[in-house]
Amino acid sequence: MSGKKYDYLLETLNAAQRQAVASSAGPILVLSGAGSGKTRVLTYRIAYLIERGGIRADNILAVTFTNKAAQEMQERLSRLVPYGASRFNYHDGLWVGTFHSICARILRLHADRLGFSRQFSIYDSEDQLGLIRQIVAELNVPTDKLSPGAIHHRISRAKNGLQTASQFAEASGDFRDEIIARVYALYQQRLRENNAMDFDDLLIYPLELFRQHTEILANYTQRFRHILVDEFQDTNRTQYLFLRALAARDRNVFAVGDDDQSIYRWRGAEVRNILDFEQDFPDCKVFRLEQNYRSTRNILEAAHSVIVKNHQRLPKKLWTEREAGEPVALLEAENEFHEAQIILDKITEEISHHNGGTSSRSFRDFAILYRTNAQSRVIEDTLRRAGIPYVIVGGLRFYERKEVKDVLAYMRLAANPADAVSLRRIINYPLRGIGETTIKKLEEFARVNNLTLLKALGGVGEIPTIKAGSRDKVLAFYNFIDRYASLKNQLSLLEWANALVDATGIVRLLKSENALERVENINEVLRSIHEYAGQFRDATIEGYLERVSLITDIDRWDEKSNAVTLMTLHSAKGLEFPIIFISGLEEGLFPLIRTGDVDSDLEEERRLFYVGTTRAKEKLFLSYAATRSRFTGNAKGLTYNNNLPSRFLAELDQRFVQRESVRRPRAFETHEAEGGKYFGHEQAMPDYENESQENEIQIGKMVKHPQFGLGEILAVDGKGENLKLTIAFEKVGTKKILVQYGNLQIL
DNA sequence: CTTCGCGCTCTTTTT
DNA sequence: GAGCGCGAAG
Repeated sequence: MSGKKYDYLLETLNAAQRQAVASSAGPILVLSGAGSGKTRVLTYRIAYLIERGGIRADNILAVTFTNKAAQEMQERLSRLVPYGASRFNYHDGLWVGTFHSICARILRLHADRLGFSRQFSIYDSEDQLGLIRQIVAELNVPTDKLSPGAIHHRISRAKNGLQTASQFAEASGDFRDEIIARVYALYQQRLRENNAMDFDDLLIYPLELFRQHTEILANYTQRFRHILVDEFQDTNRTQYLFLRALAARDRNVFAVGDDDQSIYRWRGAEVRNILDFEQDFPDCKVFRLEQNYRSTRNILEAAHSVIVKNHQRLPKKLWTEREAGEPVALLEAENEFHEAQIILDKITEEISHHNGGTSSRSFRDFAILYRTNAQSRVIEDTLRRAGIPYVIVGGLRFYERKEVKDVLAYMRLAANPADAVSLRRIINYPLRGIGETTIKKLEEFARVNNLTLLKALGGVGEIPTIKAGSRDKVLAFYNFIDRYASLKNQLSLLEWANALVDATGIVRLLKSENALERVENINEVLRSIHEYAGQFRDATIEGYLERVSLITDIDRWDEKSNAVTLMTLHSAKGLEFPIIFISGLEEGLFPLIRTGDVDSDLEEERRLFYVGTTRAKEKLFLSYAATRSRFTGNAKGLTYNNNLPSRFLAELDQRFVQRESVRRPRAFETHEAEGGKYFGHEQAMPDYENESQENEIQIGKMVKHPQFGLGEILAVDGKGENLKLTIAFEKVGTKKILVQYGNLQIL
C-alpha cells in the first residue's frame, strides 16, 4: 500500500508529527501542545496503521473527548482513506467515541452478565439527584446538615475512586460519612432495581465486567490491538484502568495530551496519568509536538508568559512560523453591561474594518468565552438588542430542559419498565389526579411484593387503601404505558414516537399555556428522532435514548451557522476561532476563587486561561469589568462588587498586550473608581463591597427589563438578595421581579 | 386526596 | 427565572 497515498500521508506532516505517526508499535506518548495538530496526528496515525501496518479498522479503538470530535475524526478518516489495506470499510469496524459512549456500547452488549437488561436507562445529573433526594427523605436524613447535592458529590467521588458503598462505610469517619454510606448503598440498590446506571457506573461497570468475566476481556483485548486516546491529560483513574485493561495484551496505547490543558481535575481527571505514563510504560516512546499552527506569535507568547507561572508542569515552549500579528487587546469596562457593549463594538468594528479589505469577517469567526454560564446573560441581551446572531453552547442543555425530559421520560419508561425515576416524573404529568399519597402506597406495594413500580401500578386492584376512583386513574396510566411498550415493536421508531408524544397530551397542554418555545423544543426532539432513524437502519428507541443521554451541547453546536458563539472556557476546549474574547477577567471570577481553595486549584484556573487564549488564531481580546453585580451568597446579597483585574492580566508579558480605547458607558450608572483603571495588584482598591445597588432603587424610577421592556417601580420589598420590586411595565402590566435575577437596568 | 400558590434556593466548570 | 417543597384551599 505504499504508492502515492502513503507518501502523501507522511509528507504533509512536520518531522515530529511524522515520527509519531510512523512510530512502530508499543506504548507511545505524544505531548502535544495547543494547536500543534494533535487531531491530525491521531487521524493520520489511524490511517497509517491501516494503510501501512495492515491493521484492520475493527482492530482499532479511538477515544475522543467529545462526540463531535469522534464524528469529525470519522469524517476526516473516510476522506483520507476511504478503504483500508484490507478493503475494510471504516464505518463497519472502527470504534471511535468518548469513554462514556464506548463503555455504554460495551455494557449494552453484556448488561445481562451484570444483572441488568440491555434496555438499561442512563441517569443524568438531575435524575441522579432526584433519586438521592428521594432516598434522603426516606432515611430521614437531616438536610440542613447534609444537602442532597453534597451527598451526591461525595458518592460520585467515591465511585470515581472505585470505592464501593461497603468500603466507604468501613472507611467512614464521622456521622456524616455514615449517613452518606447508607445513602450510597441504597442509591446503588435503587439504580439496580430501576435497571439504570449513572455516568460513573458507565465507567465502573466495564471494569467489573472484565474482572468477573475474563473471557469477555480477552475478547476485547484481542479485538482492540491498537488504542488511541485524545486529551489524555483529562482521563480519570477509572478511565485509565479501563485503557490499561484493554491494552494489557498488546500494549499499543497511543496517548495524546498536553498537561497544560488539563482542566477537569475537579471531575476526577488526574494529570498524573500523563505525568506518570512513562513510569507505567517504561518502554514507551515520547514525542513532543511544539510547533503551533494556529495562533499568531503575539498570542502564543502572551499565553506562554502566563502558563509558565505554573509549577506543576512539564517544561516546554511552543513556537510558530506565523507572523507576530496584532497585539493581544485589553478591554477595560466599568461594569458587565459596559463590557458586553464593548465586546459588541469590537465585533462590529472588526466586521466593518475587514470588509473591503482582503479578508472579510463573519459572525462565525467570533467566540466569546467566560468562566461561568451565568455571565452569558448580559452578553446575550446586548447581542440580541443589536441584532447580532449568536448561539449559546451549554448553560441549560437542550436535553435537560423540562419539557424535553418529560417527553423522553415517557419513552424511557416504555423502553425500560423498571425505570421508576422516569415513572415518577410523568405519572402525574400532565395532571391525571394521581397524587403523592397514591404513589407512596404504590411504592410500598411494589416493595413488599418485590415488583417494579410499573407492575405495581398494574396490580393496583390489590391495594385496598386506594379508592376506586384513584385506582381507575392509575390503571389508565398503566395501560397507556403498557400499550406503547408493545406498540414499540410494531411501529417504526418515528411513528411510535409521534404517536406517543401526541397521546401524552403534553403539546396540547403547553400550547394552552402559550409556551410555544417549549412546544418547539419537543418538535426538535421528534426531528432528532427522525434524523436518527434515517441514519441507522436498525434504529431503536434504546439506541436513541443512549445517544441523547451522552450528548452534550457542544456536540449539537453547528460551527457552520453564521453566528457569534458564546460558551464557557471549558466548552471551548479543542476548538479554535479567528477571534476570541475572554470576558470577566476579574480576581475571584477568573480565576474563580472559593474559600478553601489551594494552590493546585489556582493552577487549574491558569491552565483554563491558557486553554482560552490558545483558542485564538488571529486576535485575542481580554476584558474585565471594574464592577459587576454578582450573587455572593452572603447576607449582603446583591452587590456591585468592585473587582481587581485578574492576576492573569498582571502575569501577561506586557510586550504582547495593548490597551484598547473603548467607548464610555451610556445608559447605565458608571462606578468610577478612584485612580481610574487598575492594572496589577499592588494598587489598593477602595472597598465598595457594601455599596449595593439598593441606593439607586426608588419608587417612581424607571427601569428596563430585557423581556418586559420599560416600567416604573411601584414598590420595593425585601432586603439583600431578596430585594423585590413591583414594577408597572408599559406593555405587559404589573409584575414582581427579584432584582438579583431580573437583570434590570435602572434608568 | 389533589391542586394551587408562595417562598426558598440556586451559580463553577461537565460526562 | 425556574424548579421544588411545603402549607392551605378546594
